[in-house]
Amino acid sequence: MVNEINTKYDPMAVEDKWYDFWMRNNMFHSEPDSRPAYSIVIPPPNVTGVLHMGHMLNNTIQDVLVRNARMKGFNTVWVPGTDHASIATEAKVVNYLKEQGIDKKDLSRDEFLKYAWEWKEKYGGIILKQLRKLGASCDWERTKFTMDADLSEAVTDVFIDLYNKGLIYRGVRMVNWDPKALTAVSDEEVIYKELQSKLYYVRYKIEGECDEFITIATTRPETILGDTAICMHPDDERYAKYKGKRAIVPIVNRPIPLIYDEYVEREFGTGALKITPAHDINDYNLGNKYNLNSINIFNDNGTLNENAKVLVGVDRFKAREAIIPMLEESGNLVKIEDYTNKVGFSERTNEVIEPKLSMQWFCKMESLAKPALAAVMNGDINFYPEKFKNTYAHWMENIKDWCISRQLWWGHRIPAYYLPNRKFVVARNADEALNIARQKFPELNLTASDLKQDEDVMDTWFSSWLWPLSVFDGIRNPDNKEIQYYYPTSALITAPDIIFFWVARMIMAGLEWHGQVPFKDVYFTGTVRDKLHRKMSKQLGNSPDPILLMEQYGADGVRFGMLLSSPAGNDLLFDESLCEQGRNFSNKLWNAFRLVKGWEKDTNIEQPLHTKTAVKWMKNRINEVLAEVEENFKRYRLSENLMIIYKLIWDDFCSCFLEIVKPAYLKPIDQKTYTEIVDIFENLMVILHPFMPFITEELWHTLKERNSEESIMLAPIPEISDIDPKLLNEFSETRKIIEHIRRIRNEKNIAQKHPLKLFIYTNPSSEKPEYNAVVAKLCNIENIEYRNDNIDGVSFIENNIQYSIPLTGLIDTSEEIKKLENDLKYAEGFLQNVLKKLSNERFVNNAPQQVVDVERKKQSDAEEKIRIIKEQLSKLK
RNA sequence: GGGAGCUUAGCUCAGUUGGUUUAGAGCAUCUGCCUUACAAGCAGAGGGUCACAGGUUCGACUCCUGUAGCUCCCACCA
Repeated sequence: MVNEINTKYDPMAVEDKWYDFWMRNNMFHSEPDSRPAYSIVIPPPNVTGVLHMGHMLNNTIQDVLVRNARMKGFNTVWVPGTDHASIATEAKVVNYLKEQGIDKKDLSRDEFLKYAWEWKEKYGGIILKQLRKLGASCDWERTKFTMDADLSEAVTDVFIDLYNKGLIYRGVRMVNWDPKALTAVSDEEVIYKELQSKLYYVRYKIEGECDEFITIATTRPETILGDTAICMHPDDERYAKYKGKRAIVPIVNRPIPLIYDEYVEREFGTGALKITPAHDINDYNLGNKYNLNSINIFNDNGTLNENAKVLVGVDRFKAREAIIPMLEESGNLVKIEDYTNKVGFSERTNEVIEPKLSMQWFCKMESLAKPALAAVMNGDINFYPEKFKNTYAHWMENIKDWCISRQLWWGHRIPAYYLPNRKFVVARNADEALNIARQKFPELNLTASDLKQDEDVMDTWFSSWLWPLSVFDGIRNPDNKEIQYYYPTSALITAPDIIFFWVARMIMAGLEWHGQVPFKDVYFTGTVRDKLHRKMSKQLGNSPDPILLMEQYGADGVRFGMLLSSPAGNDLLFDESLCEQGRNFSNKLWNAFRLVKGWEKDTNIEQPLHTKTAVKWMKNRINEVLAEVEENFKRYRLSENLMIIYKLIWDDFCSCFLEIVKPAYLKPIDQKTYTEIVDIFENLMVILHPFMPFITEELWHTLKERNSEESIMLAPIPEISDIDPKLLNEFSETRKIIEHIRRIRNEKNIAQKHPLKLFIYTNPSSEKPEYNAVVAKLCNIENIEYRNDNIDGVSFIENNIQYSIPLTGLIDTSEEIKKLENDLKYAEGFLQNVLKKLSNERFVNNAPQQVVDVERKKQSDAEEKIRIIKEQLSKLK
C-alpha cells in the first residue's frame, strides 16, 4: 500500500547498494569480443588529488557517454587511472617528510623514492575511490598508474625511439626555472600574470667621461649586477655619440660595451636597454648575437651568488628592494615609476619563474606536429566545440621544442648513461647501456660502475601523452588484441586548458607510435565557476565539497545539477539550487513510482477510452524524444538531452499521462493499462539511466520482477518505432483545450471537484470522442454537448472552434467583452502583418510557393478567427 | 600587440542551410490551491523593440560591415 513507502526519496539508502551490486556482478568490466567497441580513457587525475567540482563535471560526462554506449549495445570500456604528477607529488612528499623532521637533502635518491612510493600507496588515488560515489562505471580491474612498470617501460621505449630518430637532443638553453621546485619547466607550465610593479630608471656612467650618463629603464634592478652590455637603437641620435665607448655598471663598477640593435624600441623608457644575458631570454639572444659575456648571478633557489659581488645570499626579491638605497647612494637612481607588466609564474608552485641557462633535454616537435595538425583539420578528429580547432592550429603551427627534463626524483628517469669520456649512451637499462657503450668504445674497457645514469626525470606529460596507447600496452606490444580492439578510443573528455599539454601531444604520440589518432572526438568541458562567475578555488573557498554535496542531494541529484547547465565548452556556473532541482526530480520519480505501485489491479475492468488515448500518445511522445536524444548524443548536447528527458518525465508522464490514467480514489485499475504503464515507466527509466544511474536502477528493479543479476545498465535503449505526427498534434491541441478550461476554473475560482459542462460549437460529425474523454477526465467535465445556438457561458476559441463552459451567475459580461476585444485586437494586428506581406508583389513572386501558401493559410485562419470573435461579441452585446 | 568567441526574458541558455501563426526552455517571480503520488508538490499567469548603428534581401535573431561591452587563447617590449 502507498502509505508504507516514504514520500521522500532517500538516495543514501539506495546508491551504495547499487554500486556494490554493479561491482559484485563485474558489470563495468570489458574484454574484447565480437561486438563493436566503445572506449574512453579517463584523463588521469593527479595521484595527489582529491575530488573537486571540475572532476565531478568531467567524470559525470564520461559516465553518461559510457553508460549510453553500453546500453546501445557497444562493448564499452572506461579505463581509470592516475597520473604521477612529478612536481606536485614530489612537493607533497617533501612537505610530508618535513613534517616528520626529514629533510630531502639528507636522503639518497633511493631513500626518497621509497618514501614517495609509501606515500603514494597510502594517500594516492583518493579520487578514484571518490568517483565510485558518483557512480562512475569505470573498469576498475584496468586501473593504471603512469609509473606502473609496464607504462614506465613504454615511456623509456618512446624516449629511446625518439632519440634514435634524432628528435631528442641535449643542450644548454635558456629555460624556465622554478626556484622553489628547483627544476626546469616547459613553456606551457608558465602562467603569465599581470602585476603592479615599478619601472626603475638607472643611469650608467660613460667610461672616460666625467659627467656623461646613459639612463636605462628596468623592472629588475637586481639584475644590474649581471649586466654585460647596454643596447640602443642604431638610428637613435641621442646615443649615437657614444659609439665605441663603454659604460660602467653601478655598484660593481664593471665596464661593459655599448651595442646597437634594432631590437630596442626607441619609444620605450629611455630607449636604452640593459643587457643581462644570463637572466632574460631576449638579452640571451642579443648576447649570442654580439658575443657578450654571460654572468649568472643567481643560485638555483633564487638567491644571489658570488658573481653578484654584493648582496650575496640574498633572495632576488629582497635584493630588488635592497639595491635601491645602494643605487641612490651612488647617485645612479634617476626615478621610479609605477608600471604594469606580465610576470611568469610556475603552474605548479606559483613561484616566479626565473629564466635560466641550463643543460636540459629537448624534444623536437615540428615533424611530430605536422600530421597531428592535419588530423584535426581534416576531420579525423572532431573537436566539440569546434572553436578549439583554431587554438589548436595556431599552437601547432608555431610549435617549439619541448623541454622534457626535470630536476626531480619522482618520475621516469632519463635513460641516458654517461661514460667517463663525457659521452653518453641511451638504453633501456644499465646492462643494455653497458653493452652499447662497450661496442661503441671497446678501448675503454668499461665496467658497470663506469656508467652513470642521468639524474633527471622526464616531464610528467611525457608519460601522459602515451596514455591512450599505454593503458592497452600499445607501445610495447602494438599488435596485441586489446589495442587492436579498443584503439582508437571513442571520445576524450577534458578541459581546454590542457589542450597543448595533453590533447595535442596525445594526437602526436598516437600517430607516431600507432599510425592512428588516439580518439575520434574530443569534448571540451567548461570551467566550473560559482554563480558570480569566479573560478572555483581553495583560496576563495567557493568550491563545495563534492562528497558533502552527494550526501545532501544524492549522486543522481548532483549529476543532474552538473549536467543540466553545461553545454560543451561553456563554463558551468555552479549553483547548489541545480542539485536541489536534481534531488526534486528524483523525488518526483519516486512519487510517481509510489502512485503506480499503490494501485490495485483488476482483470475484469475494461480499459477506458481516455486511457487508451493516453497510452497511445505517451508511446509516441517517447519515440519522439528518443529520436531527439539520439541526435543530441551525436552532437554531445548532453544538457539538452537531460532537459528533454526531464520534461518528458515530469510534464508529459507525470503531469499529464499519469493524471489521465489514474483511477478514481480507491478504485482499482484495469490490468491492461497497468501493464502498459509499467512498461512505459520502465522505458523512461532506461532512457534516463545514463544521467541518473542509481534511482533508475532502483525503480527499474522494483517496477517488475527481475533476476538477481539483471541490471538496467545492460538493458537496451528502446528502438525508435514509427511516430504518428497527426496523433501528437491532436493531442497537443487537446492539452490546449484543457489549459483553457483550467484557466477558467482558476479565474472563476471553481474547485476541481466541482464538475462542469462543456459546449462545443461545431458540427457533431467532427466529434473526436477519444480526445473528449481525455478532456473530461482531466477537467472533471460531466457532460460535453455539441451545439450551434447562442454562446452560453465563458467561452474560448481553440483552433478556430468555439467552446464554452456554461456558468450561470458567474459570468461578467463586460469582462468577457473586454477579453474578446483584446483577442480581436491581436488577431487583427496579426492579420495586418500577413496582409502586408501578401500584398507585396515581390514577396508573392519571389518567395517559394510553400512559404506563400503558409502566409495564405495564416490569412484565412486569422480571418476566420476574427469572424468568430466578432460574431461572439455581437451576441454578447 | 595579434587571434578566437560571446552579447536573445531577472538568471542560465536553445534557436539547425534566412520564411511554420508578430521569439522558446529551465530556474526565478506573481496568483490560487495542504485536490485522495509528490508543498522537494499541483494549476494558472506575467515577462524579450533578439547589445547598438548601418547594409544585403520580397523577408533578418539568423548573412555582411562598423561601434560598444565581456570572455578566452597566443606573443620576449625592458
